[in-house]
Amino acid sequence: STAPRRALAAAIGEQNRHFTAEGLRKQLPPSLGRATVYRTLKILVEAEVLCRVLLEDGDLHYQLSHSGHHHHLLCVHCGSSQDLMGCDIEDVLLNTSTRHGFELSGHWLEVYGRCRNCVANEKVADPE
Amino acid sequence: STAPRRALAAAIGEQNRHFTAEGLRKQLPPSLGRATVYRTLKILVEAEVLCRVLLEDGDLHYQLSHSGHHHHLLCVHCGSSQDLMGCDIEDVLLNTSTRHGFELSGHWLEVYGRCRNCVANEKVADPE
DNA sequence: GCGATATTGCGACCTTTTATCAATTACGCA
DNA sequence: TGCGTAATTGATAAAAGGTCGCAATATCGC
Repeated sequence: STAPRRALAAAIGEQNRHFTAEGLRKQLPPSLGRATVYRTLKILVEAEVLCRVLLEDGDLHYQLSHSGHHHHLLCVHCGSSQDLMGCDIEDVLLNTSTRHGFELSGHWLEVYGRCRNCVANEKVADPE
Repeated sequence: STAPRRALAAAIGEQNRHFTAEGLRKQLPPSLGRATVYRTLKILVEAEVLCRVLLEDGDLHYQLSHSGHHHHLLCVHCGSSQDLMGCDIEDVLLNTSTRHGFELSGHWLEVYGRCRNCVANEKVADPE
């Protein structure tokens, strides 16, 4: 509804890549309590405003999210990410699960690599 | 090479489902130092004897692993898991990534649901 | 304004994990 | 068999990440 949440919302809006709870907190006035940051993040995840992103090393980050189920293409070089809506992975999973007598209820997928920009820049910098 | 590692190896062999570092430690004599458990787990993951498993709530567990890339069908009911080798998810991911100009380097996938046994038992217990 | 209600900030605390470091152990080799 | 080197261990401390309880505070309807 209110004041520190506006600060949080503004700070989140300024992020141009996925971020951690602690990282976000460091960009805010220290008067904003730690618990508030965590509480608000949790609320925003439940409201599907943010989603949680798992990095390759197991680190948990957050980012603004499309609502609904989707996955991320995470660039391991620049840290950017693209949302991946309506891909055909669900179908494959469903088939595979069924073949194993497994009743699918959910999944977690993160995809790592290099985004178009980073691939292009690398080709320029290192033309080998 | 040696003594507390044998104890650890034995304890890991006795697990019939995925486990956490702390859970494992509780099953070992307290004389076995905490650091040793974590160090050994890390070594075993790097050696691909164990792999890390991400639960739906974000909890990190371990389990004995086939070496090489694979995924898990995790039963959210009984906690069992099946390894999924040689599925066709990789192809789908590669196609999708390429379409986005994304150079795929890796991914993390966990699949949640109910295993064959739990589905069967549930049908018996609750025939609705 | 007023009061009920929700939210905040603080601090303590918990869990999980890592770092440090001296003491211990394993192992190859004479 | 005994020794020395090198790796491994256990204890402790402490970092990192997150939660909890609670008194103080702010919000919002009226």
